[in-house]
Amino acid sequence: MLVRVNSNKTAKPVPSQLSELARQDAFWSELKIRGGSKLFGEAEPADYIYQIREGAVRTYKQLSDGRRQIGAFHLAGDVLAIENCATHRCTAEAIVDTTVWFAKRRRLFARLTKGDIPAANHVRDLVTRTLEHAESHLLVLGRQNSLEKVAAFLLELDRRLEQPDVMVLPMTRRDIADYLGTTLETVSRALSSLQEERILSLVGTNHRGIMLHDRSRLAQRATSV
Amino acid sequence: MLVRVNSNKTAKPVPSQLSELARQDAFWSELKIRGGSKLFGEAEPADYIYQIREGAVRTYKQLSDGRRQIGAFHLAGDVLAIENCATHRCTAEAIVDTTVWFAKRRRLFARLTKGDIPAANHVRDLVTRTLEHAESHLLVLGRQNSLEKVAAFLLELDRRLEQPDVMVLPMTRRDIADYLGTTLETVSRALSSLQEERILSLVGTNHRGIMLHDRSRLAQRATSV
DNA sequence: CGACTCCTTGACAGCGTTCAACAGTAGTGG
DNA sequence: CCACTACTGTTGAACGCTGTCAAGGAGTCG
Repeated sequence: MLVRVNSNKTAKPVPSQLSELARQDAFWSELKIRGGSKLFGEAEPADYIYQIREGAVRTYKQLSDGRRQIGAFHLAGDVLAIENCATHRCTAEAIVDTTVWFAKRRRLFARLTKGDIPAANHVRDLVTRTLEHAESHLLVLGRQNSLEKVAAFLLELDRRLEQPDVMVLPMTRRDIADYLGTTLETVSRALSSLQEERILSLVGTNHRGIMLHDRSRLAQRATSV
Repeated sequence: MLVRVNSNKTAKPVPSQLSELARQDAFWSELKIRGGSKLFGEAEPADYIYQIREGAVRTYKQLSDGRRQIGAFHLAGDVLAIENCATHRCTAEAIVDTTVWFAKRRRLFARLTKGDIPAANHVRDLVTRTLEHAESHLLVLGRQNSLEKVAAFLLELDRRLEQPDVMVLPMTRRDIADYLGTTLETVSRALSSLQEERILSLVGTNHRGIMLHDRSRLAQRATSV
């Protein structure tokens, strides 16, 4: 299922969180994985770092009885597994067919030990941003009701996808639910309710497309009942 | 309320997460704050980093209507605000009377730009550990019920406090509730229920003391209903 | 003593989960 | 082309966990 290629052809421009490193093609190799297949598993040795080129990835932790908490969705340009741990702390799965670049973690950290200050700052910056996201996520999970959760999710994705008219969700309702600490039925009801209020329209097959009509009213829903 | 002193007397040994830096007394100044008073506020400029010497601190985010999510409790030895952001992303308050050391963030980061590799690794390590904690916390908040939450909280604090017999909580039930995304009544009920099961005993004024009788049964409660 | 904070417990309601049925779409194979 | 299956999403109904409201006890402090 995994195809390894050399990335000597230049890919189409993708926003990158590792701009300076990303420019060095020799540093990265390319990998294509099918939707639903694993990129890496929790507690596995973390030998590589990854950068999404196209597609989407979910990272999650799981309890022994199957309950799943998705920590983040990763889209084109995002970097995964940058934090310096010997083993991965969560599982990463492609949500749809996805292209990633990967590089030996050792090669990156060799730079740091050689005193590459810009690279060190960059890495610290990425970890900090990941932390920032997690901390905001804590507030949503611990203190917001289901409608606020779904509204917050939509606003986050709207900001990140930057698609002016219709945003097409790569993930299922269950994924959204596991991201927000609720159930797929509750997510579906919240979306229907927002459609009822004419704040958005669900379009396309499986209602994966979402047209936002009123972002400011959606933002109100995200912080008050 | 704030007292600034030079820390030329050696403090009693405290586990430190910033060992090499902590040894340099000239680097740090000492600060004593009363329980309930703020160390720094959300969105304030982040000019200092802090290290708890004695006492306990809570860091939290708050919604406009007052709902509060505590991201972490910080105990003796813990470092706060190490992540490189221009402004603090949460509020930090002393829970009880607390002694902290603080240092100009600029002085630490000046080292990093000068290529102090061990310091850079150390900082990255601290941020990563903070991230690790937040990610585990996400799972608790999103996917565990109230009994599991309280059990997980007790196990975490038991591990960190390292008091063999009775652990004395510095925080109120409300603090615990705001840490676990629930209410103080629910926390109280969970603790009573665990006492009923003879897994622990509540002791002392305000039942702030907790004697764990059966850590393994408590651990069972933390992951299954 | 009185005011205050913190904790516990009970009663009740409500939000969200659970269970179930159904619709729409895609893929497969006869 | 159609039957069949699998997957996804929506909606309804009932239950239950947890939040809300309230009362009371215990300790602290001025």
